[in-house]
Formats: sequence, structure tokens, C-alpha cells
Amino acid sequence: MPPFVPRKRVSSEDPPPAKRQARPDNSQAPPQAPRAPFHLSDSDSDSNSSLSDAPEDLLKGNASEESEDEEEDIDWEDAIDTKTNATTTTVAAPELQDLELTLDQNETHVSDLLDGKKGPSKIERQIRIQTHCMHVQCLLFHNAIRNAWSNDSKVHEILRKKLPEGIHKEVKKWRIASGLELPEPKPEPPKSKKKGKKAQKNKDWSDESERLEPGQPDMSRGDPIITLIKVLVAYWRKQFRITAPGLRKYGYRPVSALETAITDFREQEHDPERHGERIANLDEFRATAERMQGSRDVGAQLFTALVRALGIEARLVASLQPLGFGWTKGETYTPATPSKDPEKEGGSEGTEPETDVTENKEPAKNKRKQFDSDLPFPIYWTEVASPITHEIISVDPLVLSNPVAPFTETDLQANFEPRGAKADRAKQVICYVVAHSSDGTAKEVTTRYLRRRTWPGKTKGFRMPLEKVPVGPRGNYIAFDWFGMVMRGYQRARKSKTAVDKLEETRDLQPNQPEKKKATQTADTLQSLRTSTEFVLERFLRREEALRPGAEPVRTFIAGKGARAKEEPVFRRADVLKCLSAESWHKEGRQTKPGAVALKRVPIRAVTLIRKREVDEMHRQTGEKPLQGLYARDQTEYIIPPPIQDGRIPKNEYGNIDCFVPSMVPAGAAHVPLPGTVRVCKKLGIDYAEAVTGFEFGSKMAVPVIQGVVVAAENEGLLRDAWKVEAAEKRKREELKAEKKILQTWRKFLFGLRIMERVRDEYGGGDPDADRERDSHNPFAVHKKKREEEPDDDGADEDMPDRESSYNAFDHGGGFLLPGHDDDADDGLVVENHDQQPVSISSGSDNEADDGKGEDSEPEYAPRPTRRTRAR
DNA sequence: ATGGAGTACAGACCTTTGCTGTCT
DNA sequence: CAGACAGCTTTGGTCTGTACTCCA
Repeated sequence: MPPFVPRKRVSSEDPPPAKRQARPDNSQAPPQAPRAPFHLSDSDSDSNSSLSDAPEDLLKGNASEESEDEEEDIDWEDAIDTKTNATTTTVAAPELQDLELTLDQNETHVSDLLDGKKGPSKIERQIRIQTHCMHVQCLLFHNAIRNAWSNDSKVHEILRKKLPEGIHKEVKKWRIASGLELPEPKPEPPKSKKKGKKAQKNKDWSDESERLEPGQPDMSRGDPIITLIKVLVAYWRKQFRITAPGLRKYGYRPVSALETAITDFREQEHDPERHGERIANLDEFRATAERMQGSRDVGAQLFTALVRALGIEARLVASLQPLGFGWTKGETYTPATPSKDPEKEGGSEGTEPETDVTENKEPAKNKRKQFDSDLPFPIYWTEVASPITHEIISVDPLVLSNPVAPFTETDLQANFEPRGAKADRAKQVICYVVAHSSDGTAKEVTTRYLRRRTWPGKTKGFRMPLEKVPVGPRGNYIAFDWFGMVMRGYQRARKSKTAVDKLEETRDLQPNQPEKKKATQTADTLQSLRTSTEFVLERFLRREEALRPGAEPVRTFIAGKGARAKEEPVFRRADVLKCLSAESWHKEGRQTKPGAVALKRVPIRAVTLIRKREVDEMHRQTGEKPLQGLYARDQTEYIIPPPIQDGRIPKNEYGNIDCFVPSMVPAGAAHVPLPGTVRVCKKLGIDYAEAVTGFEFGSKMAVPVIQGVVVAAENEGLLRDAWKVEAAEKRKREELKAEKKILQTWRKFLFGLRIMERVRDEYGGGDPDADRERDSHNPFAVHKKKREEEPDDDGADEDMPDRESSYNAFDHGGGFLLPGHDDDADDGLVVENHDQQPVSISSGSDNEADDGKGEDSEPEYAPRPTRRTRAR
């Protein structure tokens, strides 16, 4: 099996590109900040106080130096001496301390990033991704709770009681029209008076409808529920007063602003305008229903409750507005621009301190529309399921001008998708739209509200994209949907799916594929040519690609405008050939045909030291970068080595045989890819060559991977049989060895137990409190403690001579070795048992201290040091 | 609002034949 | 004592896809 070759770059000792060094200092705050506190205890008082008094200044002032140190000088021993630079003295204190995060007040912002021309670091990206994921889950749970409250029968009762008589009549009408209720025997037409004139027109229809079988839905004027919903929305818009701000996305704000907001939220009395609307429990929710006022969000939640109260299946829909994971303007906190009250800036989680709100002290009626008036799209709304058609009707009770969007009106449903400059400014996004049903389950319905129901549409950049998880052989992936995973906890079980579910899942929630543009139809652009599968510009050819000799351009493309316009020939992709160097072809078992001329010449990529030296030498001599030729497949042929003669295997200059593909094995020979075959061949006295099947790269070296041997075909059977015998013997030897080792380990373990028991008898240590102490493992400490507790034990104090007497006490049986007995510098206590086998029972030493361990220590317990470790 | 051009970045790809100490 | 074997270390330049901004 070829050994593992790491493909990914892990670290680089070279300094990163200059751009990285030009990063704004504070961008590295998260990884560096925890280090500063370690130093506080042993740094001089000046730096200490300056750190605590003016952390921002200090961090800011040292930051440029700091980042250089961070990247160029990892040797922290030097850093300890740098007393002036508090933040560079990183891990000076040896003992463990609490990790502290000190974040710079002037936290990095998008603008800083752009000025410094640096992107967010990996860790910063991770922080945002995690924040986003956490926020999404919090919002989901919040909505699940609100949904449960919207199910409350008392809330329903409150809302039902408030309905005027007219609405009750409408409800009854709807029930009859839907066939849910039989019409009363009275001949009086079920039309309400407010539609007087229309009723005249509809009279014939109603006559007809009466001819329908009672108990059957009357669909003659469309789904009757739509009429009812429109009435309910009109009622709700009139009755519900928006008196508080709802949820919204603010973006990432500077830490200082966040801290102020949190402190304000914790310490000040709750103010909905500054801290957001708070409904602590169901009782408060009921009270809100009673008052018919609150945020737009609560308005939609109560509206959902009202619809449910009328016996209609309704879902509470929420378009989550989580903090994102990108670095666009939308993720950056933007304080209200014309704000005159600096205290309000960055202050509230609940409300944007809009000037019109803070300045206007007009009566509530005028103020009512002010909350969230800058949000052009709803965040919460209702989905009503028609009991007749099982289709979903989207209802926004408070915000949109077209509040009722039936399934058929895809454009109206797409109106819920935030778009436009106003939505941009208000940071309204669509990424996850979740509908919570009355049974407590929830399902994702984002697709319904995307324009043309096309993915990813506007969710792009705001929603966690599908993650490609590699599986199986290279190039195979499965798509991992993070949100799908999160939603699994909320979803309705497959067997409990309703007719509504089934219908929408086959229709409204089926995403459309984005319309592919016909590349041939549109005019050429650089982008279209870059991605085209049919045409290509010469400049887009990859390093390993070349044009077929004699390929004719199909047309020309003019790049640039005006004076900078430049004509370029456009070629067919079909005329592009994949090329490889002679060495690369060799690895595929092919060689260039005699007389083949390279289609392309490219600079040599030298990786190993030897190759690098060669390339440098050539570069020095010629003054030009040496090039290597690339050849197309049809310029190469299979390497067919000549058949072997007399059982002799041909070998290359390294004494082995290249066996990258099976065809490279010469006729008359066989590849036996078994380990340890070399020895067997030697034993048998047959000719062989080790088979090189690939290379392993690392440490600027290419190491051949050898898998077994190539032998003459007539020797193959002999070799395999002998190998089997050998392997069986080897296995037996290994089993015996393993058994021996197991027994040894047990023996050692039992001795250890005996020693521990003896130590306990001698010094105690059964006190659980003492055990819990930091040095409870240390028998000396325990002994000392015990003696302190019992001063009249033997009257001796805790001086060194006495300690030595304790050492001596151990010597009588399984005791500790005296200092100097073992001349190594091990910190651990070595206990000698009756069989004179040293056992390390405690070691606070690190590897470097272990390096001096004597030869008699067991390798399996004290790993042998590496050369690198010793070199340091 | 949209799309093209340009830029930056992360991750993937390509690379082609030791050295030394310890064990068996 | 010779030969086998384990362990070291895990590059770095270039390409490519993607995200993002700017600009028309």
C-alpha cells in the first residue's frame, strides 16, 4: 500500500507574502489576545498597569511589532527578554492559568480589511460561521416557542372574543362555502350586507350555488378561504398596533459597541426601544393578545393564532435574519446615520435608533407605523392551508401591499423575498424560511418565496451552502446540508405527512433549475469564454494544455475597450490537448515516440533538493529559467520492456524496476507485491528487482515507494509458496512476542499496584479531600500534610535529612531510589520493585527531560526521542 | 438591478530515487 | 557484524474555483 502523502500545506516557515504583513495590527486579536494575561504576573509592574489601564493603546501601539514577531520569530525564549513589549512576552508563566480574551476595542471592520488589502483569516471565518450557525439555531428555537404560544387555547379564546360580529358571519359563510358546515335552512342568502352591490351581481351565482349538494365546497368563486383571509387581514391591520421593534439583522458591531449594549441590557431597566421587545412567558403573550399591540413579529404570531382559533390550519412562518458569515457590507453594523443621540448608537439589540422614532414624541397613533418602517418586507407571516385544495396561501397580516398570496400567484409569493436597495440598507435577507405547524413541527419553505423558485437565488451568500464531503475514492463527494441537519429535529415524521405536505413537496417546494444561458447565442465576454466548454482563448490554456498543431481559430474576440482593445483568436476546446512532461508520462507507463517535438515548453517545477539544485545551476549558467517539454498523449506510446531472458530481471540505475503500471512489467516476469519478498528471493537465490510503484514526497525529497519484487514468471509460484511459509512463521513469532509482552505488562502493572498499596500504607493518602488537591499524587506532600495534622507523631520536622530518612524507608521493599542512584535527570519518581525493574510512576517532565533517560527504561513506556528533539 | 472585469484567497495539484540509528 | 528496517517530515510554486468589489 502506498504510504500516506500529505497533500495539504500545513505550515510555512518562510515569511508570508508582503500583503499579509501589511495587515492591520488588530486583525490578529483573537489568536494573540489570550497570551497577554499569562505574562501579567511576571512582567514588570509598568507593563502590567499599562495593560490593565489602557489595553487598547497598548495593543495598538505594539501591534505592528507584534505581528512581525508572531510570524518571523516563533522562538519564545527571545520574546521573554523583550520586556518593553508586553504582548510579545507570550507564554512566559509556566503554570496554567485561566484563558482570557482581550479584544481590541477598535475591532477590525470591513473598511479596514479593504484598506489593508487583506482578507479575513481562517480563524475569523470560522468565528463567523460558528456565530451564524448558533444564531440560526437560536432563532429557530425562539420561533418554535412562539409557535407553541400561538397554539395556546387561551390566546385563541382571547382573540376569538374580540372578533366583531361581521367577522363571525364571514367565518360562518366560509364554513358553509367550504362544505364544513351545512347551511341553515333559512332562505336568507348568506351574503353580508357590506357587499351589497356585488351581491346583486352575484345573485345568480348564489342561486346556482344553492343547487349544489349541501356539505360540498363551493369553488365557483375560487377558494372561499381567500375571501375570509382578506377580511381577516383587513381586520388585523385595523386593530393591531405596532408598538415595539421586531427582530432584525444588525450585522457585526465593534466589540466596544457590543459591550456597551450588553451592559446596558443587563444593568438598565428593560426598554423595548433599546433592548428589543421582550415577552417573557405565555402569560405575557396572552396579555399582548389582550392589548392587541406589540412588534410586527408578534402581530404576525398573533394573527397566526387567530387563524388557528378559527379552526383553520395555519403555520407560523419566519424568515430567519441571522448574522452572516461573509464580509460584505450587509454583515457590518451600520449605526443609524443621522443619529443625534450618541448613547443610542450601538446600544440596542431591539431597535435601530432611528431619528424619526427618537425625535418624534407624537401620539402613539402616529408613532405606530414608525417601528421597523424601514423594513420593506415581513420577517414573520402566516401560511394558511386551504382545507379544500390543500394548497398553501401565504398571508402577511401587516407589511406587504399584497397581503394574500395563493399558491397559484407565484409572483405574489415571491414578493416576500427581500430585494432592492431598501431591503439592502435594512439588511433584510432571505436565507432560511421556516414554517412552524400547529403540531409543533416545522419545515423549510424557502423555495416557495424565492423568485421563480430558483436556487440558490437570493439565499446565496447568506445561507450555509451545501458542503462537499469527500467519500470513497478521490473525486467522489456527498453534499452535506447543514441546515437540513439542523431542521431534522423539527421535521414532521414521514409517516405523519399531511396532504398539504405531499402536495407542496411535489409542487411549490420543488426548486427550479437556474435557466442556463446559451453560450453560443450571446456575444463573447471574457467570462463566458473562460467558463465555456466549447471555446477557449489561448491565454486561458492551463499549464498542461496546448493547442493541437494546425488548429484554426473559429473567430476573433475583442478584449478591452477603446484604445486598449485587443483582438484574440478564439479556438475550439476540442482542439486543446492535455500534455504532460516526459517524466509524467513515464509515471503513466508511457514514453515519447522517437522524434516527437514538444507541443509546449514550460518552466520546470523542481521539488526535491537535487532537482532544485540542477534547475538553479542551469538558471545560473544560461541566465534563463530552464524549460521542459510537454507532450500530448498521441505523441507517446506504451513502454513495452523487452522480454526477460534467462530469468534475469532488468534493473534501472538505482537497482530496481519501475512498475508504475502493470504494463511496465516485462514479458516473462511477474510482480509479487508482498512485503519481505526480497529476503525470500535471496534465500531462494532467484534474481529479482524491487518494484517501484510510485513516489512519496516530503522533506524536499522524493522517496520511491517499493511494493514487493519483480521476478521471472517461472519463479513466481516458488516465491509465493516460500513467502507463505515465512509469513506463517513470522506470524507465529509475533504472536509469541505479543503474548510475552502482555504478560510482562501485567507483571509490571501488578508490581505497580503493590507499590502503590505499600505507599498508601506507609503514608496514607486515603483522604479524598487531600487527593483532590493539586499535588495529591505526590506522596511527600501527603506525608507532610499528615504530619502537620499529627504533630505529636514522632516529633521530627520536615527538613531534608528527615526526608532522606523517608527515602531510606522505601529501600526496604519496593522503595524509591535514592537521589543519585540513577544519574538521569528525570523528574519522575522511579520506584524499584523486588525484581529490580524500574517503573516510572510519576513524571512531570516533558520530552526533552525524557531525552536523557537511561537505556534500561522500557521503550514502550518512555518513547525514544527523535533526532529532531535532540537537535534542539 | 445586473453583469463583466479584476482581485484575492484557500485549497488542490504536481513533484521523480536519503540518512541515520537501532534491531535482528 | 551486516543488512533490514523504522523514523524522520509533511514542501512550495502554480493552478483553479469562488467570493467579493468596482464600475458601467
